[in-house]
Amino acid sequence: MNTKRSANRRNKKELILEKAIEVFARKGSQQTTIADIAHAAKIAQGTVYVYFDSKEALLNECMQVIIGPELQGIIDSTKDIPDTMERLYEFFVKHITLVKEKPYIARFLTMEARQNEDFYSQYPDYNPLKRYIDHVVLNADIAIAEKRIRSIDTHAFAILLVGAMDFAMSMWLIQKDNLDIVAIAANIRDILKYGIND
Amino acid sequence: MNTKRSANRRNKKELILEKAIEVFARKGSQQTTIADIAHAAKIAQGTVYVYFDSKEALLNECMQVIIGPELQGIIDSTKDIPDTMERLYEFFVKHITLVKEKPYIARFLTMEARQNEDFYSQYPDYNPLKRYIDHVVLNADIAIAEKRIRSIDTHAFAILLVGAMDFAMSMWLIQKDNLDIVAIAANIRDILKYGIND
Amino acid sequence: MNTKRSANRRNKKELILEKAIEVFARKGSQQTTIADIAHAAKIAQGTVYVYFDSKEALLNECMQVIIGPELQGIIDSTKDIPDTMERLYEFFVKHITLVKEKPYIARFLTMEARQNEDFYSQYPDYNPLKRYIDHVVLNADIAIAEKRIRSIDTHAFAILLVGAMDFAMSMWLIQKDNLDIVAIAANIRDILKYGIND
Amino acid sequence: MNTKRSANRRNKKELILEKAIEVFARKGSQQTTIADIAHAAKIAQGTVYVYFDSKEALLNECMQVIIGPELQGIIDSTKDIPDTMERLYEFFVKHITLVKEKPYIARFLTMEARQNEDFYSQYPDYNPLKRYIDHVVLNADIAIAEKRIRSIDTHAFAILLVGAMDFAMSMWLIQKDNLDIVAIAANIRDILKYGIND
DNA sequence: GATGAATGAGCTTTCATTCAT
DNA sequence: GATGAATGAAAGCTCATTCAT
Repeated sequence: MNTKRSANRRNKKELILEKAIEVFARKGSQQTTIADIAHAAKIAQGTVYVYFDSKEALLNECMQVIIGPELQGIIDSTKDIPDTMERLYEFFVKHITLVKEKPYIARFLTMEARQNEDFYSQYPDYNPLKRYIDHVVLNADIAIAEKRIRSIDTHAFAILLVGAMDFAMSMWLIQKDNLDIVAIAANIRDILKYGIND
Repeated sequence: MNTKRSANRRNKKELILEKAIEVFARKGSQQTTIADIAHAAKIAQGTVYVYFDSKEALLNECMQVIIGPELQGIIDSTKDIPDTMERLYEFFVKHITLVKEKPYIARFLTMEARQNEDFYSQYPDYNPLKRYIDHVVLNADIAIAEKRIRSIDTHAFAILLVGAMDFAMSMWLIQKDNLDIVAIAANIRDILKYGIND
Repeated sequence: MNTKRSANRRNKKELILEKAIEVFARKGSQQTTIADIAHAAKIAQGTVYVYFDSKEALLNECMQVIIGPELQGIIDSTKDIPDTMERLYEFFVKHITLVKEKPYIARFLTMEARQNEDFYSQYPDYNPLKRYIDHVVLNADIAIAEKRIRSIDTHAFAILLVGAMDFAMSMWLIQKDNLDIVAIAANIRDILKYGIND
Repeated sequence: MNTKRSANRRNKKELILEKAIEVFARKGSQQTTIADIAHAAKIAQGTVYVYFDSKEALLNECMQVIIGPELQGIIDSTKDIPDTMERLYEFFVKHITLVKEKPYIARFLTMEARQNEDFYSQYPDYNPLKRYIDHVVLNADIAIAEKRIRSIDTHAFAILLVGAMDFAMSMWLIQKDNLDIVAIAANIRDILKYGIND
C-alpha cells in the first residue's frame, strides 16, 4: 500500500518535473505558466502545488535534475579514458551529443541558467557550467603534472573549452541546420592542441 | 520648425532608448515595466507608446542600439592595427574593457539576447555575437592568407574566441570580484597562440 | 464492540473539536485551514469530513461546545451564592478568571461570534452572550423582587454588565500587559452599586 | 486641467472608499473580494489598485475614514455642552443615532475592528473605541475635578460606558427590531447616575 | 472508518496597452 | 505630441472538498 502510494507520489512528481522541463525548455521559464505545465502533465493546476512550493521551486528542481544526473553522467562516463586530453575531448563530444539528443538541456544551460541571477547568488555551486569548469581545470592540472601538456593557465583553458562548448550550443540552438557541431569540435581540438602559430 | 520638431522627436526617442537600456540592463527585460522606464525618463507611460509600438519593439531597438554603435565601435577601433593577431587580441581586450565600463552591455549580450528566441529566428543577423564571429573569421582568414598563422578552421577558431569572451563575461557578471578578466585574456591568448602541447 | 466503536467515534470527534477550538482561537477561523486542524489532531484531512459536513459546521460545533459547558458552567457555579448581587459579581469575576485561563474562549466570544452573522440570524439563541444577558436579567429581577436593589431597567443593567465584560475582554486580548482586569472588575462593581453621583 | 484631473482623482478614490465601506460592511472584509468592490463602484478591478496598494490597505483606509471624521465628529459635536455628564450622555446618544443611520459603522467598529489583531498591534492608536475610552476618561476626570460626580475609577467607568455602547450596537445589528436602543440609553444613564442600590 | 492525493473554482495582484483630454 | 487614469486579461497560488484505495 504504502510503497504503491509512495511510488505513485514519486511518479507523479517525476511526471511533473519531466513535463515542466519540456515546457520550460520550449517556451522559456518566464513565458511558461503553471497552467501550461499542468496541461502538459494532464493534471490540475493545484496538483503542481502538492509537489512543489512555487513555480520558482519547480524551476529550480528542474535545473538540478538536469545539472545533476545529466551533466555529472557525462563527466562520469569519460572517467576511465586514460589519456587526459583524450578524456577532455570525449567529454566535449559527449556533451555535444547529449545536447543534440536533448536540446532542452542546452536551453536550460544557455538560457535559463543565465536568467536566474538570484539563484546563482544564493547557490553559486549550482551553476551548471561551473561544474564543467571545475572538471576541466582538474583534468588539465593532472595533464600538466603528467607532463602530457605544457604548463598553461588551466582556468583560462577551461574558460576557452567550456565557453566554446556553450557558445557552440547557443548558436546551434538558433541555426541547427547550418552548424556541423561535430566537425567544429574536431577543429577546436586541433587549435587547442597545436595553437594557431605556424 | 520642422527640423526643430524633428530634433525634439529624435531626442525624446533617444532619451527613452537610453533610459530603457539602463533599466532593462539593471532589472532584466522581463522584470522591467513600462512604468519603470517612463519613470526613469521622467515621462508619462503613454508617451512611450508614441515612439514605440510595444514593449517588445522597444527592447528590440535597444538591442540594435547596443549591437550597432557599441560593438561595431570596437571592431572599427581596432581596424588599423597592422598585425592581424594583435588586432584580434586588441579586439578581445577592448571588448572586455567595454563590458567592464558598461556592464549593461554584457547583460544584454549574455542574457537578454538569449531570451528572445523569436527575435533571433526572425532576424538572425541581429544576433550580436554573430557580428563578432564574422569579424574574427574574416581576420583569421586574412592572417592565414598572410601566412601569419597556420591554416586552421577559422570558424572553429571564432567560436573558441568569441565563446570564451562571452563565457568569461557571464562569469564575471556573476562573480565580479573573483575574476581577473584581463589576466585571463592574456592567458587565453597564449593558449590560442601556442597550443597546449609541449 | 459497538460501544467501543461508538466510544472511538465520540473520542475522535471530540479530539477534532478540541484541536479545532485551539487552532481557530489561535489563528481566527478565516485564517485556519482544514489542513491546520488535521495536522493539530494528527489525522488526515479527509477524516475531518467523516465527522463534520463542512468547515462551517465544524466551527459552529466548536462555538456550541464553548457556549454550552464553559459559559453555563460559570452560571451554574455561582448558583448557590445567596446574595443576588454578590452572585452577579462572582459571575463577572469567574468569567474573567475563565478567560484569563482559557483566552481562546475570549477569542471566540469577542471575535468569531461576531463574524458569523448568518449563524446568528439562523440560530439567535446560540449567541453566546445572549445567555449571559438572560442570566443577568433573571438575577436582577430577583434582586428587585427581594428589594435588594432598587427598581431599575434590568435589560439595560444586563447590557451594562455584559457589555463591560465583553469590552474589557476585547481590550485585554489586545493589550494583555497593561490591563489589570481584576481591579477593573472591582471598580465597575463600585460604580454600578453606588452610581457616580455624590 | 490639473484641478479637474485632481478632482476626478479624489472623487474616484472617494467613490472606491465609499463603495468599499458599503461592501465590507455588508459581507465582512474577508468575504469581500476586490471584484465585489470594483463591481459596486462600476470600475475595473485594476482601477482599485491605482488608488490603493492592496486590499488590506483599502480596508485600513476605510477604517480610518470611519474612525476619523465620523467618531471624532461625535466627540466634537458634544464639545460645547456645559454639563460634563450631560455631555457624555449626549455623546452616547449621538453615537447610537449615528449607528442607526449608518449601520455599516457599527459593523466596522464591532466586527472588522476585532479581526485585525495585526492591525491593532501595529497601530494601537487606530483602535477606534480607544478614542472613545480616552474621551470618556478625560471628561469623567473633569467631572470629578468639578465635583459634579464623586471620585470614581474613570477607566472602569469608561469601560462600562463604551462597553455598553459597543455591546448594544452588536445586539442591535443582530436583532434590530426588538431593541429600543434609545430607551436603553436612558436607562443606562439612570443606572450609572444613581447606582442600583436603594 | 481513515486516508491524503487530487481537484478546480476563486482569490489577489500585475502591467502592457488604450484613449479621452 | 503628451498625459496618466483606466482597463481587463492573465498570472501564481490557496484550500475546502471529494473519492479511490
